[in-house]
Amino acid sequence: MARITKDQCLDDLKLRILSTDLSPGSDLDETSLAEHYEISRTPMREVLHRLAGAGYITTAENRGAKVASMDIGTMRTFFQTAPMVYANIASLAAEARTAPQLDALKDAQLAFVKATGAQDAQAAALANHRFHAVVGEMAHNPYLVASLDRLLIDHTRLSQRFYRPSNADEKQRIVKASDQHDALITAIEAHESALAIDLSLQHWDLSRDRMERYVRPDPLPVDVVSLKDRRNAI
Amino acid sequence: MARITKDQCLDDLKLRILSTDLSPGSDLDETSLAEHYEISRTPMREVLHRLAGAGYITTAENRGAKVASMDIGTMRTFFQTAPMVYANIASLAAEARTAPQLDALKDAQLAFVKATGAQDAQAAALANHRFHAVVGEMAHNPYLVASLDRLLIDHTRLSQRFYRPSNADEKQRIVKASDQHDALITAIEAHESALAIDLSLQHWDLSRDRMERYVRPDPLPVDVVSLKDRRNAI
DNA sequence: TGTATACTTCTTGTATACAAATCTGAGTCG
DNA sequence: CGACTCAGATTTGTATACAAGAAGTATACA
Repeated sequence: MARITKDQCLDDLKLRILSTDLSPGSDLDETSLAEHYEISRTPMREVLHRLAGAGYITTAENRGAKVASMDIGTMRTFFQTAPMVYANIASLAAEARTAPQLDALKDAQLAFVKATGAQDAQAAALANHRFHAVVGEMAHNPYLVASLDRLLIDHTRLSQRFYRPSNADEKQRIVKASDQHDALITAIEAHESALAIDLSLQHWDLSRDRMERYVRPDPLPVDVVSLKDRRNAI
Repeated sequence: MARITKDQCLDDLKLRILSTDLSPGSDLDETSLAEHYEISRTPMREVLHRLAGAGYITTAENRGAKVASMDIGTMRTFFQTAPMVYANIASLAAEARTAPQLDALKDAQLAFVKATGAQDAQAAALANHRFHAVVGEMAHNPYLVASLDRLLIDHTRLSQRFYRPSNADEKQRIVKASDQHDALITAIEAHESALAIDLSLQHWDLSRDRMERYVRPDPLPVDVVSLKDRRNAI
């Protein structure tokens, strides 16, 4: 890794965590990370503390850092909390958005469309993350945004595989999600906060269905023959 | 300041910020802080980054740390956001609280009663902070708690002067707040989440009235004589 | 063979020296 | 008189050496 700044290191680690390149619960060794980014341990530790503050990782005294885990208990609260926060954020965004923020939102949506078109699942998930983070900025509510940011971390990690459709139905869902983004942009631009709430709840329903399928996927086919084959192969 | 650990330093700074001993917006010099706590700058900087992550302070590259400000814009969103978050947290707390957490809650309320009885406004505000932080822990919802914690920082700073009643009416309000705490404890203990929502909204209404009075205090009496006296005094 | 314990190794935490950036104020020029 | 510049002082950021703690390993003993 070429020599980079502390901020770039921070952003890179965020992306690696969001894309589950660094998987939930995995250990982070500050020495090797510092070597990788070619900075010394002092600023590396600062980056890790920032990540911990933002909920990307957890740290334990004398025990180093771990990527924030995604246990089943937190997932439950995730599904419980997300719609309320998303809807409120969307409503506030419609009220308080500025013109430059609207540009940034359209830009994120452009990246999202491009990534889904190219079947680049990881880029799509990250563009989706950026889209919703910009909506969060628009809300101008530092209190709620703290919740939103934490929700988005897990949302993005959960949705890593969504944007690689394996059939026509899944493809259709991605198109629908993109349409919902466009509709949300229009609502926010027009300051229509009630509509923004409705749209973000619809958008959430779509996401939830896909995420639940990921958390609880279709069971593997019970196929005695292939099981036997596998046993033979050992 | 006697030699202390990093965690104690962190807690002490939190308390000093919550009690507005360190006033919003004031500069924090890491060198003098490190000397004060008798630790070197490296762990001191770590503490500052933790505080920044939790929303107590803000940091700017090469520009040092400041105690988080309380500008009028954020206050608006504070009043907008707090009831929703408090109500949801209370509801979740009633569902998910554990027995030890209930003990901690009763303990915090005991401290609150004691502090208000002793007319110790600062201790009362901090005990109130601890009370609501424990309710937050009970909710077992890391996403929403991120919002709650940030709200409580500003709530506590705003309410610093509440618990020093200047007349019978204000005294009555403090008794009412304490009664509401007791009722909330009972509701949470009985797993009555709907009741917990109602109670926390009532509790919020009481707080809000007092805080708005603080933000927008009664206008000074227009008293020409005393104005003249003041002019003479210059 | 299983457990305990001391020793080694590896990782994290702290102090300090040095580098880089920002701030301050005196002096200069238009 | 005001704006600009540049040196000095102050403050923040980084690297590195050393200390302290945790984890792993080998050996002794039951």
